[in-house]
Amino acid sequence: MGEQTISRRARLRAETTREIKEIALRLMAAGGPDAISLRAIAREMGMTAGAIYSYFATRDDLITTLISDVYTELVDRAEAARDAVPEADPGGRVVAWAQAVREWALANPEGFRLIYGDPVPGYRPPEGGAAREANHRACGGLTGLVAAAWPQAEALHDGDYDWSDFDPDLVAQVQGEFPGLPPAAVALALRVWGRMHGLVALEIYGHIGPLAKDPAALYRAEMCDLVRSLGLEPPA
Amino acid sequence: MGEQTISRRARLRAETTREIKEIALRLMAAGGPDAISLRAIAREMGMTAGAIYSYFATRDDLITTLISDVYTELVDRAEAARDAVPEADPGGRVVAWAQAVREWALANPEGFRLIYGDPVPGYRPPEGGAAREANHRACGGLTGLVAAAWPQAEALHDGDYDWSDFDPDLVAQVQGEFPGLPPAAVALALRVWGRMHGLVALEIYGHIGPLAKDPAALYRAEMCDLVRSLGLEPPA
DNA sequence: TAGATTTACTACACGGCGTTCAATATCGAC
DNA sequence: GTCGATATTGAACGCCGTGTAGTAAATCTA
Repeated sequence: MGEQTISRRARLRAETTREIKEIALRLMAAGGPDAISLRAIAREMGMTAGAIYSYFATRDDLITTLISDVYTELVDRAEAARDAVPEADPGGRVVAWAQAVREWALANPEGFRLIYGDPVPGYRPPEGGAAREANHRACGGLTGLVAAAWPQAEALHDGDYDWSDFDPDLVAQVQGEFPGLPPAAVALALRVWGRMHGLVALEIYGHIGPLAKDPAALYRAEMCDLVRSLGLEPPA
Repeated sequence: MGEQTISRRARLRAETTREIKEIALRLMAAGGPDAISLRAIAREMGMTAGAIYSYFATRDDLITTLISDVYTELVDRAEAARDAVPEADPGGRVVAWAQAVREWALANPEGFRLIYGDPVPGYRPPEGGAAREANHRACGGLTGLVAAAWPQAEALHDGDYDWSDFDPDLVAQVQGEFPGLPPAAVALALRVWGRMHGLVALEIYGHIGPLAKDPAALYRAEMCDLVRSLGLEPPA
């Protein structure tokens, strides 16, 4: 039954799916998250709104896919920035990760809102979150940063944690990637995540912009402080 | 022209306004921020949607008022929690403020989204933010916490800042309330804000919940670390 | 008290939204 | 060339915010 024919249909389908997502992202970038409407997308494609239901069961399905795509892009970016700094400079890798996230967020504020805020009017994410996998990658990446600092950081952070305090999937991932790392390091990684996230979220949602003229300097200072609290040296 | 009659009309009007806001908040708490629709409110009041335009020029006006009210409530709560701890324990006051914010957010997640997220479908805040005043109070409160710690904190945080780096209104407020406090302390206050905000935002939006079983412990640890980074002693 | 004016509200219309569904066009499979 | 799956349409339903015209009542003026 000719592989080509099947793959041809599949290719057309994939192409249309890609176009839907692309237009959705473009509309979002142009007019905010609520500009993502099936009717607007269809209009842009010369189709009817109902036609999209051949590709996504519902609007929320489309949104969930978008979140996953965008989140993956963000994590890719963060990992790349981190890997551009040699492993011998763990503090620099932390800062690189953080800066990459902030710069991506500023360049794609709607994407940031999609991932970390209320994405779109009535959207409710599916069970387990919209982009469970990307979320795990982000958390795993942060755990890696903490793992590299753990020899120095361990003495600075106490508190007793148990593996049962965390999501089993995450635990499996961490124990696979960083054998010997204690659960307290995962707790620290989550805290680091929160610390990286806070100022960026405030900035993206316009709470800091009016008050401080140079949010980048604030963030830089905060990240240097973070690195020091991990027992590392901040980069020059 | 009878004072009473005027005040009577005004009172009825104020009462209706209050009822609109109350129902809006109830709808929001019940069905998420997007459940706030003029039609739903009017339905609940036995009115027509158009009637609400006698009280609020537009839906966004109503939302802005709600944000301001809710934000004021949050700041009230935080200030009260802070003031319940003696001034002799500045670290305890910091933690009390932070805990109050987190607990309020967990109890009123929709309110938190209203303030710190995308409030509602197509809502766009007015120039200068939706609740400029409450925002200033929040920021001022944090600056006060930092001011109390500044003797110890100053040595731990460098970086040169100028008053011109910050919003003039905020500068005036700070200089009035805390004379002698340098601009670097304001920068630190904003960073503290970000640090308090990060984990709560991640938790409210469901990014941490699935990963960590006890977010409260994480937050507590993070806040103790924050207090230490201000050169203070965390509470027992 | 009688008339003029302001105010609160209804009724209806407009366009936009997500979603469903029967009918139809399209096109690979045989 | 015909069959059958797939993609797409077009109309409908019930939401939504927002205007506008008209009405009824409360308030002010004389």
